[in-house]
Amino acid sequence: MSDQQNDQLHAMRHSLAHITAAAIRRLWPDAKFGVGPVVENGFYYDVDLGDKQLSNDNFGKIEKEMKKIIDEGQPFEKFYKPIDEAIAWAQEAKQPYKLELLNDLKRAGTTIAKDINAEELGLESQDASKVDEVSFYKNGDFIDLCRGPHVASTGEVGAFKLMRVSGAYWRGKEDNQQMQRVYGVAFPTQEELDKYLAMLEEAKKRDHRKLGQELDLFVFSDLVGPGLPLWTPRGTVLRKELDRFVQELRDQMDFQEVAIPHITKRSLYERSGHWAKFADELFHITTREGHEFAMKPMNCPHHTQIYASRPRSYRDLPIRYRETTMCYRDEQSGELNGLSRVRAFTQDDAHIFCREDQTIEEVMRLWQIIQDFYGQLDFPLSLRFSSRDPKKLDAYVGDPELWDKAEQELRDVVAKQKDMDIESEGIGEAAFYGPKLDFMAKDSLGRQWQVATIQIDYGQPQGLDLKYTDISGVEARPVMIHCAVMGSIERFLSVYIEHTAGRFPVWVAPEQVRVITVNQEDATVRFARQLSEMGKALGLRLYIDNDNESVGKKIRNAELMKVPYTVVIGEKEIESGRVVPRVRKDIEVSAEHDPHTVEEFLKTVMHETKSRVTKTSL
RNA sequence: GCCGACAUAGCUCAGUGGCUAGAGCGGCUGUUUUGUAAACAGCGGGUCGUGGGUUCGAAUCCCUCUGUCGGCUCCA
Repeated sequence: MSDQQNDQLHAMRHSLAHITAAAIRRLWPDAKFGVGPVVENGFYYDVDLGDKQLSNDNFGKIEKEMKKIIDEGQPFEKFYKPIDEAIAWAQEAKQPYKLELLNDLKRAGTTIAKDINAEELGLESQDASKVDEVSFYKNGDFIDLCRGPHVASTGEVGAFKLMRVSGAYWRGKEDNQQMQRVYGVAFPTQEELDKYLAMLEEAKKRDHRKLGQELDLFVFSDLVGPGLPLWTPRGTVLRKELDRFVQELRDQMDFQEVAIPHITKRSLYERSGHWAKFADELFHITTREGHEFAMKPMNCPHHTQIYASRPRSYRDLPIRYRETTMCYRDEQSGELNGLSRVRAFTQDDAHIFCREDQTIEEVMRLWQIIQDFYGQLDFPLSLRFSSRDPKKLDAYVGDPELWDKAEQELRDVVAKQKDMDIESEGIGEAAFYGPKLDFMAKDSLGRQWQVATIQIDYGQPQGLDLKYTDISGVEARPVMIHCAVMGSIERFLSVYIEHTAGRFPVWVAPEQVRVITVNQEDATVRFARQLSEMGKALGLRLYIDNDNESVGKKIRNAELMKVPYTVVIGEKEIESGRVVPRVRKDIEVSAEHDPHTVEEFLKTVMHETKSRVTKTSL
C-alpha cells in the first residue's frame, strides 16, 4: 500500500471515529467523550455514558445512526479556536474529558502527560509553540477537538463494522475513571472488510484453546487453578520435539545443560534486583520456621550462582548454560489467556557468561540458532529493538554507560546481519537489567507474535558480583547474555498451534501414523501389529485403530485428529504386503499414492522425522 | 486487579417462573465384520459452576464467590 493510500485509510478510520461519537451523541445526548484514535484495522472512541451500559445489542442502533450521518454526506470542516475559547467551549458543552485535555494543553504546552502515548490521545501535532490556538473539526452539529486529518465528507469513509465494547481507563491510567471503549474495524471497500472478517473467522476456528481441546493437547483443571495448563501425552510430544530441536541447535554451540530448584530464598532476588521490582508478581512461600522463599519467576539469578561457585579464568569463558525449565509468576487473573499468558510456563532458557570482547560473536551465534529454528518451522521473522525508557532511568539496574554500551553492541550485531533489519523500536520495553533484541514471528494469518529474545546484561553480573580473572591476573566482570528461542514453550505453542491449525509436520505430530483395520480378523490384527511394532522400533509414533467401526468412520476420526499418515489394513494389504498411505490433505504430495512396501513407507516417515521436513515426499 | 458478558451431561448446545431438565456426538453393551470423512439398537450419564436470598414454586429473578471469554492495566 502506498503512503498516500495509507494516509487516506487513516483519515477514513479517524473520520469514522468521529461519526461513531456523533451517532452516540444523537442517541445519548449526555454522552461525555474521551479520545477516538485510529488503531490497527480500525478505530475506537472512548465514551462515558454515566449509568448506561453499552452492549453489542446497541451496535445495530449505533450503526444505523452512523449510516444516516454517512448518507447525509456532512463535510468535515477544520477551524481554530484560541485556547481560552476552546476551554469555554468544553465547559459549555459539558465535556469534562476534553476540558482536562485542553487545560493540560494550556498549562504544559501539550496535552500529553509524560506517561501517555501522544498518538493515542490524537493530539501530538497540537504543537507547543502554538498553544494559543487549537484545531477543531466539525461535521454536521458535532464538534470535536482534533488534529485531523479527515476525509472531505462523511460520505467517504468506506466500509466499517462496530466490533465490541469494553472497559478502558481514562488516559490509560489504572486509578482513573473507567470509560466504555467502542471498537470498530474499517476498510476502503466492503471486499476488504469482508476479507478481514473472514480472517477473524479463520482465526477463531484455529484458536489454540479450541484445538488444544479437540486434539487433546492440554487441559486446565478448576482444582489445579487458572493459568496452570496440564499437558496430555499428545501435547507433551509437541513440547519435547520442539525443545529437542532447540537443544540440538544449541549443542552445536557447546552449551552445557544445568538444573536448578524451582524456589529460592528471598536473598537471591534482593541481590539480583528482582525483589524490588517484582515482589508482587512472585509466588511467595514461608517455611514453617518463618523463612521467606519464592517460586522462581526466571532462571538467571540461579544460573549465576552456578557460575559464581568457583573462581573463573578468562580462559574458561564463554561459559554457556542452558536449561528448559518452568517458571512461575503470579499474573493478575484478568491477564490470563489460554496458553499465551499463564502462571506456570516453561522457558527454553540459556545464559552465557563471557568477556566483553566476546559479546558480539556470542550474540551472532545465538541469532543463527534462532534463524535456523524459525526457518525450519516456516515462520518469517522480523526484529524489534527494546531499549530503556529515557524518562524512567531509575527503573533499571546497572551503570548508564554500560547500558549505552549494551544497546550499541546489539545495534552493531544488527548492522552485521545482512538479511534482517530493525523493524520496530520498543522504547521502554527493555528488561530492567538490559536491552533486548526481540524476534517477531509472522504466522500464516499474517499476525505478528513476539517469540525469541536475546538480551545483553551488565546489571546482574554487577549486582551479584560475578567475576573472572583476566589475562593480567586482575579481577574482571563477565557479561551475561540471555537467550530464549521459543521464549515460553506454552506461549510459543499457542502461536504454533494457530499457525499450523493443528496440522503439525510429521516430525512434530503427536501421532504420525494411524493404522486402521478393515476388520477384526486375526490376520488383519497381526499385520497391523507387525507394522506398528516395526514403526515403533524406528522411533515413530503410531496408533492402531482396531475399533469395531466402519472404515469410513475410522478414517474420519484420523482426519479429525489431523494425523499426517493413515494406512488401512485389510485383505489386499495382507496379500500384497504393500500399503497405500493416505496423506493428510494439506500436505503437498509429489508422487502418486503408489503402493509401498511397509519398509519403504516406514523409512520415508522416519526420514521425514529425522530431517524435520515440513512437506512430505510420499 | 478493573469494566462488561457468559457458566446446563465428557464435548457442542436446546430449555427465559410451573409436571420427573433435553438433543447430537463421545462412553458402555449387543448386533454387524465393515475398503478411505459418521453402520444399527439398547443402556448409562446432570446438586443446571458455588453459597445465599426472593417466591406456593427457581436452570430461569437478585446478591456473593469461583471459573471462562472480550477489552483495560501489567508483562523480568
